[in-house]
Amino acid sequence: MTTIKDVAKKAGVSVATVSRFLNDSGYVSSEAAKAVTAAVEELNYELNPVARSLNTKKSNLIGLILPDITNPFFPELARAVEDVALTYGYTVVLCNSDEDPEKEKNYIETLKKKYIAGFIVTSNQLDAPHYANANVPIVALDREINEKIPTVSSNNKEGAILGTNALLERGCRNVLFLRGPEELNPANDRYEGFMEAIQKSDVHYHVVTSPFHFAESQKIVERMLNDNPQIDGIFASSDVSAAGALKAANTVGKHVPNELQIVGFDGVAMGEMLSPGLTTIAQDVYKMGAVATRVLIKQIENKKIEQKFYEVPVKLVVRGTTRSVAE
Amino acid sequence: MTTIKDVAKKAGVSVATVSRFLNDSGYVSSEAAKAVTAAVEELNYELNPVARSLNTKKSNLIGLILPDITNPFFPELARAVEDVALTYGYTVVLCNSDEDPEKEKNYIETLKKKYIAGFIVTSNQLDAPHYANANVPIVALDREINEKIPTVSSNNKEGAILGTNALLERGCRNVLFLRGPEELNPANDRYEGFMEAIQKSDVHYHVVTSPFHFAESQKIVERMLNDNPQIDGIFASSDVSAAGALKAANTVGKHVPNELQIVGFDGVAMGEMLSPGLTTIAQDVYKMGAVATRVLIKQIENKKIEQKFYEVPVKLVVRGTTRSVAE
DNA sequence: ATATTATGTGTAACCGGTTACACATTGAAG
DNA sequence: CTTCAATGTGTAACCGGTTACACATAATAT
Repeated sequence: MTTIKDVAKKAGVSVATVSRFLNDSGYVSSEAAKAVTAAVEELNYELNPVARSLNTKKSNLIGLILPDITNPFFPELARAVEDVALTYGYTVVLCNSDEDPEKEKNYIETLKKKYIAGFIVTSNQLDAPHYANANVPIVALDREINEKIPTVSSNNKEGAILGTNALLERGCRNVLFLRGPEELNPANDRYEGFMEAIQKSDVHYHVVTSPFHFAESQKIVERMLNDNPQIDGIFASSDVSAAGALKAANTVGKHVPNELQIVGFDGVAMGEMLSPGLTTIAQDVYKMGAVATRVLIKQIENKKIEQKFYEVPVKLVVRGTTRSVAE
Repeated sequence: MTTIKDVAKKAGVSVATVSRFLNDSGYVSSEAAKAVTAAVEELNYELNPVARSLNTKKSNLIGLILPDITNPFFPELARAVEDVALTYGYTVVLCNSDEDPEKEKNYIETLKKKYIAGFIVTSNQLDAPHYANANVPIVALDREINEKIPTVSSNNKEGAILGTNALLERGCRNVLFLRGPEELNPANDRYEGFMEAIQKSDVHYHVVTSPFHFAESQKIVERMLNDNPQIDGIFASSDVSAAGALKAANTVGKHVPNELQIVGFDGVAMGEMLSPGLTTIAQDVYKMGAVATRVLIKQIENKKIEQKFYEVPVKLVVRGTTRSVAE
């Protein structure tokens, strides 16, 4: 392995000069620069990032902490983070936290020892001290951590309004809202949006809490549909729940979209594969990941960040679980 | 930050002794051990992995190279890799290759500079020199790289036989096989399995190549179903294709499973959410990832590996796209 | 003409560990 | 009573970079 010393020798300069040239720090004459360039080329020199890290206490690692990559929301996020990180020369470390604060803390400490450059975090441990005192650049994704940490999320409330109105415009008179877990910020924002939109109308509604879990949601919706046969619209605050609702409609024997219309939230690929295809409020998950990564890298590189909150727009994707709009 | 020197001073020994104690290498008297333990405890000392790496040219990073984490097959794999890696004290770096040899090569080189401990790779670049000459522990996942590299995969052929027979036992007389891309080993193994099983019967069959892509598969199956209305069974070599087939059946107006039975391959979560639920050959993806990781770590730690090939069993999961077996 | 400042370079300390080697002591073998 | 191996420890070189500092020269200011 060729080292900076080899380069220095070959170029006839000192290692300091080589290092200054490579890092574009301090003065380097053009002759020296040329000589070093040539030597680097000739020896095929590549800087050792570990040695550099040891000195600078920096690295180009980014930690991506999320509850579970298996949850269909996250792969696209991870993909975006990785893509953007790569273009800026960073490498992504994957951390599944299972929402466990201990695991999160562990990752943070383990990676800090490696001089990790920063973290992108999806967590509910809103004010956990291991974040507040992490002393490392962090960007919160999807869920807010605290006021000091920049946050990137979808415009959840706006999306919920959009979704609710989609049902209303299509003639629903009795809407069931499947709200997500109360400890999730995005779920709460969606709830707010739903309430705001539905209360502007004179439409009857029900709200039921349901985890973002297929079989659970199915069961809950089956019960609701049996108990309240007048329900003609369901707004689920996740696509997985919406899929459960669709399945429930099938087993209960309600035709979708004729007797019952369904709108989901998330825009995961699976929605398209259902029959009928799932109408949903699609989040631009990729964009969320990309924005978060760019914000993080700005932080890492000490550039100033324009805002503390970044809201990525959502949009209504109309497929088969809703009818066409009444004119 | 407390260093090994601080510990040495506090314990009244040399850094060499501390290091020997911490690494359990060389001789350390019990008094010295006790003193060091106490000093470590008191100073809250934690070893700096970067400094260690620089010396040992080793790290506890594992690279996970896969085409695209967004593909529903991979998140569970990644999860397994991470889980197992964590229990052995390794950290996972996520690398999306898009099947691009350049990207793969890049990752390998970038990470080798960081003294990465090893790679888990899902790639088609079967004999690419960057793997053959990587000079780093590697385990191939799902797809074989070359004879020298341990490989973990599902028992694809066996699975295909299972799936084909499932259709035959349920009375199908005209089966369409959606085979995957020819450059994919697993797809070929599944093809072999299908052929072996179908040719043992006197059932009529068609084989069509179809990418593991929902909309494409749907289109292909629609065409096939229109051209060959006698088709009464479809075996898709991926769940995504099966989902496309199911959708096609819907649009063409074939009732599943009464007029047409469908079996997929993979066992991704989405299968359950379809209506009717997808009967499929489920791979134990988590297990594949876990086994691969354990094999890799064995390699890294220079323990001997029992085998070069690890085949993880698959199983038939019966749901709604098939009828009950004729007695 | 002299004082400053800007430019350019090298030496050596340092980042925080590991380890080769030299040296000392102890116990067992011959 | 030697002799040699096993046990135990410290010094210092080393991993491959970065950078403070000292020093030299050229350019500009006074």
